[in-house]
Formats: sequence, C-alpha cells, structure tokens
Amino acid sequence: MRDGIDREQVSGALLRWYDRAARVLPWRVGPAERAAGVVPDPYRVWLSEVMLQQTTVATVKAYFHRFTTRWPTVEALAAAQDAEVMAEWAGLGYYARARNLIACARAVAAQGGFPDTLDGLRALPGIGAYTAASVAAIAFDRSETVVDGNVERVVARLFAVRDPMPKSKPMLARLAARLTPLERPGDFAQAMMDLGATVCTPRTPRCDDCPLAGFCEAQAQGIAAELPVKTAKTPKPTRRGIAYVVIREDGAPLLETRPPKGLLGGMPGWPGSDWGDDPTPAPPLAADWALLPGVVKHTFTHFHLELSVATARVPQAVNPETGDFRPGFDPGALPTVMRKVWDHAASGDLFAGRDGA
DNA sequence: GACGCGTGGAT
DNA sequence: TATCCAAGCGT
Repeated sequence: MRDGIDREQVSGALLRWYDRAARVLPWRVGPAERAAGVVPDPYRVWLSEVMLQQTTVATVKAYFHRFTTRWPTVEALAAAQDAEVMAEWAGLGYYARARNLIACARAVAAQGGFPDTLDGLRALPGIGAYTAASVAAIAFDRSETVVDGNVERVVARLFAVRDPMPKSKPMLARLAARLTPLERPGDFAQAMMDLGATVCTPRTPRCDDCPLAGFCEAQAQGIAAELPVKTAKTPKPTRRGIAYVVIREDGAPLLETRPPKGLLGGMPGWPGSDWGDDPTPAPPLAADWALLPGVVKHTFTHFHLELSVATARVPQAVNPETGDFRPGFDPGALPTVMRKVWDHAASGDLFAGRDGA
C-alpha cells in the first residue's frame, strides 16, 4: 500500500476536476451555485441520499421529482399518510427505506428541523454511517468522511489495497478519512462519488481521464481494474410459489397488505402460497381458478423467484379468507414483482371473461 | 459480522 | 443468459 498521498494535493486535484465536470443532478447545488452562496436544502439532500442507497441515479431522478413535488418540505412529508408514501415509493425497492423515511420525517418535524451534526443525524431512523456523513457534509458543510461503494473503490485503487472486501472496509474508511478536506467537504464527497460513477468505474476504469491518475498506486502498478478484490458471493437459490389474482364483479382486485417487516414489508400484494422448493397451494377463496401458462420470473437480492399465477372472477357477495377487495386500486402502488404478476394475469383471459369458453 | 432486504441497467 | 453492481441500513 502506498503511504505518501498528500491530502491537499489529492483533494485539490479532485475539486478542480469537480468544478469543471460536476454532473447536474436535481438534488445537487453545483459548485458554481455554491460559490454564489446558494445553500443546500437539508430535506432534499436527505431525501436524495436515502433514495440513492443502493439505487442508481437514473432510477432515483423520477422518484425524487415526484416526492418533492408532492411533499416539498419535511413537514409536508411528515403529515402524509403512510400508504400514500408507500405507494409513491412502489417500484424503488428496499421498502424498509420508505418506512424509515416516514418515521424520520416525523421525528425531524417534531424536532423543528434536521440536526446538523453527525451524531444527531445518525440517531434518526434509516440514517446510517453513510447518510449521516453525506448530509452533514453536503447540507451542513461539516468535514465528515463519506464512504460509499464508489469511495471504497476509488480509495482501494489510490492506495492499492489488495485485501478483499468486506474485510477491508474499515481500512478503506480510514484511508478515505485521510483525504477528506476541511474546506468544501460536501463537494469533495460528491466529487469522489462522481469520480467512482463516471471514471473510476468497476470493470473498465478510464484512468486516462482521471484527475487522480498521478496519485494512484493501482494505476502505477497497472492493477486498477482488478481492485477492489471481493470475496465470492454464494449463488442465489430459486424459489417457487403461486399467486392468486382475483377480480370481483365490480372490478375490485383482492389484495393483502404484507406484514410490516421482512420482504416487501408493508406493501400490497396478491394472496399466495409460501415461496419455497415445493409450495403448497393456498387459494384465498373457493372459485373456478384458471392456472395461467408460464411463470413470472423475478430476482430479489438473495433468491430467484418463479411464480405461477392463478386467476378467477368472483361474484360480489364472496368473502375471502385472506386479504380484502380494493375498488379503484392503482396497480402502480404494487411492488415490481406484484406488478409483474398483475401484468401476467392481464395478458390472460381475466378481463375477457371465460364463460363462453 | 453476517445476513436479509428490490430493482433495473451494464457487461 | 447469468452475473455484477449501485450514493446502505437494521438486526
């Protein structure tokens, strides 16, 4: 590992690059605006950082726009109904983030605003080491070290750290702290992440375009693309299940709200079997079920899922064993796997009527 | 510290 | 097609 990297030289070179090449993002106060005295809104910084957790910039943009249009302030978000927020979050994934977002907004509103220290932020729901540091640095100009996957990769290469992740994470964080400047910590953090996202990329880093190439030990050794080393991941198993899509005469679909914790917690979904090697059928009511051909495939973080879909139309009077009929339900409020089930059901004869078959 | 937790784009 | 990966957090 190289040890002679100078904080001022590295942060200076990176900030000069950022002043010239910073991406324009909806939640970002760019270097020129910042220099002109524009102050970031902690609410927008926090909201964007939570949305960006393990989620790409391209995906977040539309959600950020919808959220800030509908709820322009943390007080407005705090006053929203849970189900409204969950529905607006639908499709973005990691739904615990949305539950924590609501809890955090209400705590902040009750406190009269966001805390402006690392520890104060860190104590809020859904705010961990990364988000606390990024909000402290970007919104409150505090010299905190922001460490995300980009920063870990950049630092691993700068210092040619060959120890595998995740074991090396604490070391990478210490090395990142060495580089964090006292001035412009927020721009520095965003510059590190921009660099990782656009230049110091995972597979094929563009070292020829890198403002830090002259400081980079991995570049000097010709091993930038090999770093950081990661320990191998275990392969994903495949689970199977059956989802039941029932439409009542009035068009209301039968849905249930999933338990508040765990997979898709708090989100609406179709009644179904367990998900496993050999699922047991579990229709939510007695009906003339039609098992559709094909399966819906979806991959979660730690397993593949193949769902068979059974559909039925039922009269107005029936009472389901699980879930409830929801007139006027918007399929856009479904998490993606459940929306795929809906799309698959709609491709069948669910709406054509099967009486004439 | 390891695991559970979504989704869509890149390779 | 399969795998990797992304501005992580909570338990």
